This record gives sequence, structure tokens and C-alpha cells, in this order.
Amino acid sequence: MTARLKDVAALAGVSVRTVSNVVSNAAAVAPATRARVMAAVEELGYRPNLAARNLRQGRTGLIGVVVPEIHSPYFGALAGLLIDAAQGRGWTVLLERTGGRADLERRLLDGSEGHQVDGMIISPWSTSPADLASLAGGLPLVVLGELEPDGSIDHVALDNVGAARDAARHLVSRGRRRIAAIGLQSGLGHGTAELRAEGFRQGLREAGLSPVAEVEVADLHRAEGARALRELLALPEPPDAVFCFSDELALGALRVAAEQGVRVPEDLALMGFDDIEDGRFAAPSLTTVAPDREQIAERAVQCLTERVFGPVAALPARRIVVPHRVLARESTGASVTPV
Amino acid sequence: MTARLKDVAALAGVSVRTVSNVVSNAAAVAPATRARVMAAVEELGYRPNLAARNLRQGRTGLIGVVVPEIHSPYFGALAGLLIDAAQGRGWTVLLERTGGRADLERRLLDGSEGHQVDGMIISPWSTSPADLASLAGGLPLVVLGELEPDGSIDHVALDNVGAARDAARHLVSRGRRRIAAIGLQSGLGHGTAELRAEGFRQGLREAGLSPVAEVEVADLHRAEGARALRELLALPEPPDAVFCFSDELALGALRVAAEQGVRVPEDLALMGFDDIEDGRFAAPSLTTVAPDREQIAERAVQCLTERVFGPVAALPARRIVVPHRVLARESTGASVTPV
DNA sequence: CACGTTGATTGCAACGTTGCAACATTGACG
DNA sequence: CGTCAATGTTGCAACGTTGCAATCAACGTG
Repeated sequence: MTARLKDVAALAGVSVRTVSNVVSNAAAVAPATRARVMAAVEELGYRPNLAARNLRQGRTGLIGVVVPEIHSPYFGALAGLLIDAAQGRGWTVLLERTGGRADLERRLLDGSEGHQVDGMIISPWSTSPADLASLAGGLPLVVLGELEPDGSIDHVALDNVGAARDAARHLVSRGRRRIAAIGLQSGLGHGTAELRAEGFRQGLREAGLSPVAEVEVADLHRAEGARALRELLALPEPPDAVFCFSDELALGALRVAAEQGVRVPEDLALMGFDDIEDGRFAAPSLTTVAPDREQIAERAVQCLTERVFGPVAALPARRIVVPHRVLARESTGASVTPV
Repeated sequence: MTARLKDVAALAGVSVRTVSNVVSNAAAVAPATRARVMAAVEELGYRPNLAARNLRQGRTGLIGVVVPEIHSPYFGALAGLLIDAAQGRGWTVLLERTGGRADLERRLLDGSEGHQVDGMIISPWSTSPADLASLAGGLPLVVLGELEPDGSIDHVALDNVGAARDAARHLVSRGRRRIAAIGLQSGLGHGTAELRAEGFRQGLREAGLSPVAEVEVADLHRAEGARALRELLALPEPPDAVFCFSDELALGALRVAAEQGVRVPEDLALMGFDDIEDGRFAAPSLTTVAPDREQIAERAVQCLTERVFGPVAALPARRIVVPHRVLARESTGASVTPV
């Protein structure tokens, strides 16, 4: 049915090995021979059998990208960018989603679940930094998100503390004084929420303020943002500004503000984190902290590629920090502009 | 480094073939032998080498899922469900996105791009139905979206005409008379937009109405919806209702309505199509046509699995239609309810 | 002219697995 | 007690590719 190296070789009148040299650019081949082989390849519609190639070479050409979820705007966009970046370096991406389940994260890391991959980029949810390296065994691994600086794993992350501090400063600069946060989480493997909470408090402290409330959430989705803002609006003295640790939380909160007739930004300034598409088109448009997602994806794939092809000797673990910026939009008082 | 069948066999004191029988459940194995082998597998941390297995069996265990984009809410959610459904049947999904580029769709179908897969589920954008089968060659293929009924390919789709008719009826039932549509597209491989336009007109015709305007768009994203509604609001007699062929278009339109002080639903009823998460939390929440996405994913994977493992003799092409329903929300006059 | 050097091509073996067919063992049955 | 079937186990070969080392021809150099 499908043509093999052997068939091409027979048609072109050369050895199997020479055909292999042509199709994989392995060794020098005389121009005339190359042309003859290429013609035979064309005629038979030959495609290399990747299973055989993988078996022989011990590599699959696949990298795993493990995220908690694909359908959310943030991870969806990130996954798309990672796929692009990987393709640019000749990788094929195997996208896995864990739904935050610890056992699934573990099984993907230790290789008992999913296909064989040459390396992995993971945005961990439940697994603690310490467990990541040991579970992965020798598998090249790049972690998205912050880790202890003394860890032995490559990671790519924002300066979460600095970013949250910038967010707090932004709200302060808009004249707000009664500022709350939505999005704290406890008991997770990664410490992102804690870092943002820390930065948030720092930013307020600089202005001599302290948080009027900090609301815990179970996840970072809209429904939780809605619930949390209802809680805050029921306080005797509700806040005049809220920093949500994700745009989705903020959009849920925005919806509740509309329901209850609370004007944004007049009565309540609202800002999010992530810069998802929906926030740009919300009414009012959502102020947010925008991480440089392209750079996260690009650097992560680059880092992983170096690990896979790099020297066997252990390179030192890298800690790559990508920039972010605050995008001031209508929800914190920027003038209304057509999208 | 990693253990092979051979190593396990040596440790357990049986032949390589018997270990293979144990790990792949291929043949009857005595309980005592099985236990001894399993113990050795455990001790050595043996994992089957998939490349070798694939080479031997001629199957990869991978199915390709090809969509125009991953980061959009509709395709993101669909991709997630497809991955779940595939996992339930033992497949691993290779997610590819084409960005609507015709040449990339073609190369993915004919196998010159991407990894080798046992079958493919594709949501085509640029490629015409006629070309799909010929490009795929013998590769089992399931198409998402409507095709000519006489085609030779399995497909899973909504009744797009019926769904759009239901949408039009909904707007009519709300007392609207000056009804427009946003989302027509020309020059694409798939005919979804045409089908929805057709159903939309049918629904109006039943009520003795005809469209006050039908706006073409370049894609189905928010920015185009925003542009299109600006166009409609500039008409001498603007519509009192608009049916958008996607929720994203509708959300873009919703934003422009807010910008221009047009009240939804009082001045303008607005509805979308797809039932994406954002629509539920928009203010006002967005009336939409909800396809049964779980069923699309489940049926598509089921259909493909049957193709791959089914009899060699050509099964007749299947045409699977999944149900949909109109979700009436605030943007067409449902009372405001907390999310 | 002998010799080393370079470039092009080749055959062989191996990657780790499973299909196939053969073999050994046991129990059932006439 | 001999025969047959069922059950459990095995060795061999093959899937399609590439690493390795060997071969061969052609060429420039001392």
C-alpha cells in the first residue's frame, strides 16, 4: 500500500541507505543521485514512517503540553501560542488537560498516562514544585509558573509579586482607598495566588493602605468572581475598588455589578489579570495586567528544546521572567473608546 | 536506562513473548505466571515502547483533531470535549489548528504535515467537501459540519437551517419586525453561513417578514460583530433585532450597543449562536442557539473509531445530526436573573 | 607512479515490539 | 490406555528506519 524506503530504492536503482540519506539530509549525496531519488519519492508518494524512525532514533518528535484546561480563554490562548512556537522548531505538540486533578498530573509526568514524548511543558495546578522533578524522572521539563528559586527545574514565569503590586498601585493612582482583592486560593500546589496577594498588599502598604477584604475562591472562573463580588457588596462598607486575580473572575464580578446597579467605574473600579480577549470587548472594557504570552510560549519552547538536544551534562536550572504591563481601560476610569 | 520486555523476561524467568502477552492482554496466561511478570514489571518500572508497538502494529493510537483555531471559545470548548471523548476510547488526540489556511488544511489531510495518525476529525474552513475525501486518501475521516448529503464522508453536524429558523422564530415571537442578520460569509469551503442565512430567511418568511439587512463578515470574531452593528445602527431605519451567526459576533455587537447608548433588549434584541461561556455572563446575558456539543464530540469519536476498526469493506457514509435548542436570555427580553 | 584524502555509496545490524506457528503440558473422553 | 482438544508457553521473523563501518572511485600531492 504505502511506499517504503525499499520501494523507492528499487525504483531509483540505488540502495536503501542512499534513499535514507536523501530524505533525511544525513550525508552528502551526488546531485544526480539526489534528483533520481527525489523523482522516485515523488512518483511513489513516499512518506517516511515515523514510528520506525522514532524507534530507531529513540525520539518521538512530540512534546507534551500539560495545562489544567483548554477551554478557558487564558489557557486556550497560551496553548495556541505554544503550539505555534513548537511548530516553529519542528515539534508536534500533544496537548493534555488535567482539570487540576493531582493524580492525572502525576500520571502524565511519570509517563504512565499519555503517549511518549521527548519533553514536557507543564502548567502545574495541584503538584508541588518539589514533586515535579522527581516524578518526571529524567524527562526534560519546563514549568510555567513560579517556583522556589533554588529548585532544579527550568521555569518560565511572570514576576507575580511585581505585577500584583503594579495593579494595586494603579488602583491607588485612580484615587481609590477602600480596595479589596478576589482570588486567593489555599491548598494548591502552585503558589501563584499567594504571590499575587503578597504583591497586592505591598502595593497598598506603599500608599499607607491595607486591604478592606480578601476573598478566597475555589477556582478562577466567572461564577466564583460573581459570588465573591456579591459577598463584598453585602459588606457594611463595600470597597470602591477590587483587584481580581484573573480576568474571568473580574468578568463574573462585572456581571454582578450590572445586576445590582453598581456603576463601574464610578462606584466601583474593577481590574483583572491575564488580558483575555473577552475583557477588551466587555462593557465597560476591563483594565488588566497583561503578561507577554508570546514570550512565555517562545521562551518555554526554546528552553525545552535546549534541554532535549543540549549536552548530557546537567545544565543549571533556568529561571526566566517575562515582562508584563498594566492596560488601563474603562473599568478603572479610562475614557470610553470604540473597540 | 529504561527497561525493555527483554529485561522483564529475564527477571521473571519467562520468555519475552509471555511478558508481551501479559502486558498487552493478548493471550491466556496462567495466574501464577502473570503475577510473577507483573512483579517484575513493577520492580523495573517497565513501560511499553510505543514507537516499537506502533511500528509492529501499523497503528499509532493517535487521532488528529483539526480545527481553525483553538483559542476561540467555541473551538476551545469543542476541542476539550473531543479530547475527553477520545480518551474514553483509548485514543490520544493530536490537536492541529489551521487558522483557516487552505494549504495547511490540505497538507494535514494528505499527511505531508504533522504526525502520523490513525484517523482524523476535521472542522474544515477553506477546503470544499469534494476535496476532503480525495485529499485524505484512505485515511478514516469524520467531518464536523454540514456536507452535501450525497457525499462519501461521515459527518456530524447540526441542522443549521432548522437552528437558524428557530432563532428567527424566537425574535419574531418577541414582537420584533425589523430583523437583521450578521455573519454571512462568501467564498468559504464550508457552507455553514449560507445554511444559517437560508434558515433565517425561512423563519422570517413564515411571519410574512423579510430581512432588513444581512451583513457579511470576514470572520466570526467580536471585532467583526462590532463593525457590523455599527454599520446597521447607521442605517436610516436601524433594525429592532439582530441575529448573529456566532456568539462572538453578538458580543462584539453588544459592546457597540453599550458604547452608543442603545439599550439591549429594549431598543434592540440581540441573539447569537454557539452558547459560549462568555454569553452567559455578559450583561445583559446573551440569548443563543446551543448545539449539543457533548454529543457532537461523542458521536464524532464513536464514528471515527468504527471507521478505524470497522470492516475493510466500505461502510456507507453516515450523516449524524445532533440536536440544538434556543436558550432565551436577557438580550432578547428574558427577565434579569442573577447568574 | 604510489599514496593518502575526500566524497559517494553500500550492507549489515539493531531499535522493541507483536503475529504466527510450533511446541509442551494437562485434562477429558471414548 | 490411547487420542484429542484446550491451555499455556516459546522461538523466529518482521515492521521501516538509521548508525556504523566498510567499500569504492576519483583526485591531488609528494
